[in-house]
Amino acid sequence: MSKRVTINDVARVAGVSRQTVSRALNDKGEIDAGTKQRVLDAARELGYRPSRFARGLVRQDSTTIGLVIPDLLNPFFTEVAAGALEAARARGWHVIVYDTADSITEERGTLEVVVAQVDAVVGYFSLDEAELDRHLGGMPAVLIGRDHRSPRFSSIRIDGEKGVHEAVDHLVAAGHRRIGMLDHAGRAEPSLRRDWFTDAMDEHGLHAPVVGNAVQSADGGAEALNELLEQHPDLTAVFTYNDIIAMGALKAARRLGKAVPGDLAVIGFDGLQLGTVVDPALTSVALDTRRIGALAIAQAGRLVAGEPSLPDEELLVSAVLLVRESA
Amino acid sequence: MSKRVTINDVARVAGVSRQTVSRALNDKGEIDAGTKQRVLDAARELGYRPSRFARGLVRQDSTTIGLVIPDLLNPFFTEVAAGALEAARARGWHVIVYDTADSITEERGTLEVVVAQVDAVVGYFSLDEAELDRHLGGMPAVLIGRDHRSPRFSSIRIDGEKGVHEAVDHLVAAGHRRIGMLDHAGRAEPSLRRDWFTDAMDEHGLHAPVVGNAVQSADGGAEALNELLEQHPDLTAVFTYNDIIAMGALKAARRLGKAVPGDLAVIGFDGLQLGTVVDPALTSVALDTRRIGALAIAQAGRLVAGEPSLPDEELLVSAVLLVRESA
DNA sequence: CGGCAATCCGTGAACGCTCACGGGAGCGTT
DNA sequence: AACGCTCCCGTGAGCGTTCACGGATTGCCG
Repeated sequence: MSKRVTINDVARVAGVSRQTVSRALNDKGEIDAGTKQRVLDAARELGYRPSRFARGLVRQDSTTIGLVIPDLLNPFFTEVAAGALEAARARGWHVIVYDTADSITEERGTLEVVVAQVDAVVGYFSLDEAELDRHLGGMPAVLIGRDHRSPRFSSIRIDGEKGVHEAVDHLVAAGHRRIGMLDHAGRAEPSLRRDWFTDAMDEHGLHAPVVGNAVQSADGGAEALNELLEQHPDLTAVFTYNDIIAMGALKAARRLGKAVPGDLAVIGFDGLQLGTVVDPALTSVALDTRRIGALAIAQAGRLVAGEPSLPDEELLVSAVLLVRESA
Repeated sequence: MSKRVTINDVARVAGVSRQTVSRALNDKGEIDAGTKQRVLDAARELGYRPSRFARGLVRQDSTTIGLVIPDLLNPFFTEVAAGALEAARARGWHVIVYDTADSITEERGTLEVVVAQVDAVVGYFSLDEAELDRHLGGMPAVLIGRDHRSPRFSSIRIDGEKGVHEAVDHLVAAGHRRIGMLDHAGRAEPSLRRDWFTDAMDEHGLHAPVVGNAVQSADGGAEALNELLEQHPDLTAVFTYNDIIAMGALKAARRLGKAVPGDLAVIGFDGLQLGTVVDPALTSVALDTRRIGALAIAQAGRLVAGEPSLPDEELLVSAVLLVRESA
């Protein structure tokens, strides 16, 4: 097991002092072109690479942020991550990505290690505040999509209410009356999106709409639509918890011989870019995912720098209806 | 600008030495429960968080790997990234993700900063070897999907030849004779995948097949298929550079009133999970993306540890035909 | 030839933490 | 009472760099 080659080794081989080596490597002035070359050669020869720890210790710059998401393969999180990466790159920051695999256990494990590796943490968490607080141990954190407001953490809030209302308005304006919803399955309580939906329906005098549950996948969406349609064959439109489920529903509708949007209108949620590859392109209540990621990074940066938090109203991103083809 | 609070500050407030603070924070033994609590309180009070640099400097563990990919939003790279993240997590390593936005300039910029932040680099690069070598400055690197072999870098190779042959065999066995291809546009030279395709066609006595070019997007695929079909209306099957283009082609085919696979069979490349959300589900020459990511991480780990490289044959991942519905 | 920049290089110190060691207090044993 | 053991705790050293100095050498000018 070879020991690490340090700046002193290079200095010895090149016949100079460590400081001169440092000067050569960092393109500082005050060094003779000849010796500089000699140092560079020695460094290359020895395979010397500066220790990022030692370097980071003395110059206190270089911020790196931890991004924790439940599942990178979920296109929604991918888009958020891309937004975060872009914002970080623009600032010269680094992003360590953690995929918690939708597991609370992995989330705990991640929290455990992340505190020792980054300057701030950003992302989606499902642990309750108390445990988060305990794990974080004072590290700045930005929680995305948590609906409550907490003094301990910064959070960027998602408001889909307006967008969902727009969606229902859109459907009703097109003559739809029997509109169902495919909520997510798996979690205990019904989603906020469902509340928004029923509220919007209420406003049009459409009470107690039918709701099915879909597991979070295209197949889940297809299956759930089949069930829903079996029990309520007269449905002419359906709103879904998210785009993935909607895409499954699209597929199921086609299999049933129902034209979209002619026989059945479909509106998803998220507004994924992916919605354009299916046919018909998915109409959706769209979130600006890129902005979500960027906001999270920006806010995290302010926290680590001790700057004032972004104003509350800027920490809110609202969904809007994105009309494509499926409704 | 408040100065950083160090272990000594905590020690002073708690009325102990830094070593005792260290003991309390790291759950080492040899410390009285009372003083431990006192130290912990002081630390919390002051908002103390250990410097990762100082800590990293003394205990030489903690490896972090840089993953550079051209575009996180491209589902193929997303899958590879997910595979890499998973493999890294299993080893307790950290992954800093860089998205070079398909830009050679950004790639240079990334290379510039990445060397100071990670222990090894993994990913997709488009710079030539000489420049890579110069930027990397001796840092271990694993290049994915580079077809050449280089002594300076480790690389994991992708072999799609067998899979493409399988695809063409499959089409021919189904009676297809007039098979076209949608290659990628944008890059100067035709792709390897195209070479494999023409080779496979040759084997069946089908010479000089027709080839169109598609820009890397679903719309690009749709557009390209329209053009191709306009010039060669008698095509009964088409093989595409990748799944994204294939999905666009699927959409275009439907718009033209062509049933898939009845009137036109479509085979993509990559075998994305996404291929199952479209209708019909996409038949594709599939790569094990998860394995690609995992291999890259594994190999990178060996390089940093000075362990022997993985055997050459394990560094190769081969594509196989994944038959779903579109062909 | 003296003096004074300019140029180049080296020496302590510091960054914040952990490791290895040593030592004092308290208790029990012979 | 002396010894030894256990339990706590503190001190020096060192991790690998860069920063702020200060010193040596050279060249140029008056």
